[in-house]
Amino acid sequence: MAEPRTRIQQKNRGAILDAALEVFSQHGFRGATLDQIAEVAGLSKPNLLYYFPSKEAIHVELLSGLLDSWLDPLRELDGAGDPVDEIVSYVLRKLEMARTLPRESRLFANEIVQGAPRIMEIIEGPLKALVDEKAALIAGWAEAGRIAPLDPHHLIFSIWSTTQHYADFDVQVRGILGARDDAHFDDAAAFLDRLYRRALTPD
Amino acid sequence: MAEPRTRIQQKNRGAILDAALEVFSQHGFRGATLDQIAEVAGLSKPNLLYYFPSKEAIHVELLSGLLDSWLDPLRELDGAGDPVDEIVSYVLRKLEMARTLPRESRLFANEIVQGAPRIMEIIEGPLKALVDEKAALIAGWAEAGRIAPLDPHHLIFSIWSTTQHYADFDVQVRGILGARDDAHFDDAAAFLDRLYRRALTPD
DNA sequence: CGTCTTCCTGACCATTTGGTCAAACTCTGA
DNA sequence: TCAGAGTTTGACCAAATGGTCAGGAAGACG
Repeated sequence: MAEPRTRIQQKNRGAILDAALEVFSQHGFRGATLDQIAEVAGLSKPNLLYYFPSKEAIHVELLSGLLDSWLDPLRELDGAGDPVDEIVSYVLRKLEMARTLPRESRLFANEIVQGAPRIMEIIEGPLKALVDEKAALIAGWAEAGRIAPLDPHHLIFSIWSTTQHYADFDVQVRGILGARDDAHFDDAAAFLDRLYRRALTPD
Repeated sequence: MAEPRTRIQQKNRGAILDAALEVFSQHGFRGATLDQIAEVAGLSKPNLLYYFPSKEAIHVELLSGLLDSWLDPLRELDGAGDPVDEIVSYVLRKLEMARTLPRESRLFANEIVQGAPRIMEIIEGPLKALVDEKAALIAGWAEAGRIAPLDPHHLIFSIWSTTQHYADFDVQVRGILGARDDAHFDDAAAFLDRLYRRALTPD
């Protein structure tokens, strides 16, 4: 049942995954119920379980299916162009994802805060490999004096945290800023642009 | 039952709150069960409910009881001393909390990621007030040219996110770094010190 | 030592929840 | 149109879970 064969399957599997993203990202794995997902998807609970063998299967498919697109911005970081611009534009791409795909961000946040029981292998495998590769690239820039010398792994962590913060801690950010729309994302972009540009530009 | 009256009450209420912190911070409110908390606390489930009227009451008491100490580092940020040093030392205090009190950090992270249903009033009230006050202090420094001009609210958000990341996303950080002990916290401290010092020091 | 309060527990309950299943319905292609 | 595959559902189940309660055990205290 990996790839849908009929139109109905395609439509319903899509609806289920979208509903599950909505519910899992808001309540976490244990906090979400099949009834909630079914209602959001507009299907009956037994019908959910016709398309997916279990609650966990839905969750796993969501996580693994989204991880790739989640890491795309980091993959785009490459050697062309000015290093500072490269990194800053990575920051802004990541912030843009937090704005447009907050549910995905919260899905991963929930999973990782709770110990990442289902994606530990991915973290220690492909994710670590990708990060190590990009960290080496950044380290090269630092050695060449093209950016200020900063620990590349922790630099990447700081980029992840500062950008995803606007998705994962959305209610706190809004509560403190008194924000009603998404305008504060532009302020965040301007802030992060300055912060990283100042920190990274070599003396 | 707000303040314990006997030794037994004090001991058992303490054990319950500690166990609840352990379990809630790891599984979130809905993911935690009274049986788990009872087992960790070394008490029977009915005995839990002798000391607290409900699961939710334990959670609320934990959250409100810990919020104060959680915000202490920010309160310490004041006008004395060099502004850059003040802010950097706030960053390091916050990172130290992430190292020594990761459960508290994850408790709040879980709560906020899931929409902060139980502490929204606190966020929009006392927390917002405190942040606004400190933001004004920072804005004053910027206007006086004593630090680089950076949006103070977003600066505070970035400090929260970069430091709490090491508690909330601990398993990810460890997985990527291959860390077995807490040594990477020292690297993180060195990194954040440089990052904020470079970004904040006026030209 | 006796009694009064505090503390603790086994048994129990109602609800929720993930999941099953047989039967029915609907769509598609010959 | 008709058979067979694909789709949907109501009824049901077992386990888990938050919570209750009557009564017993253990301290505190005169």
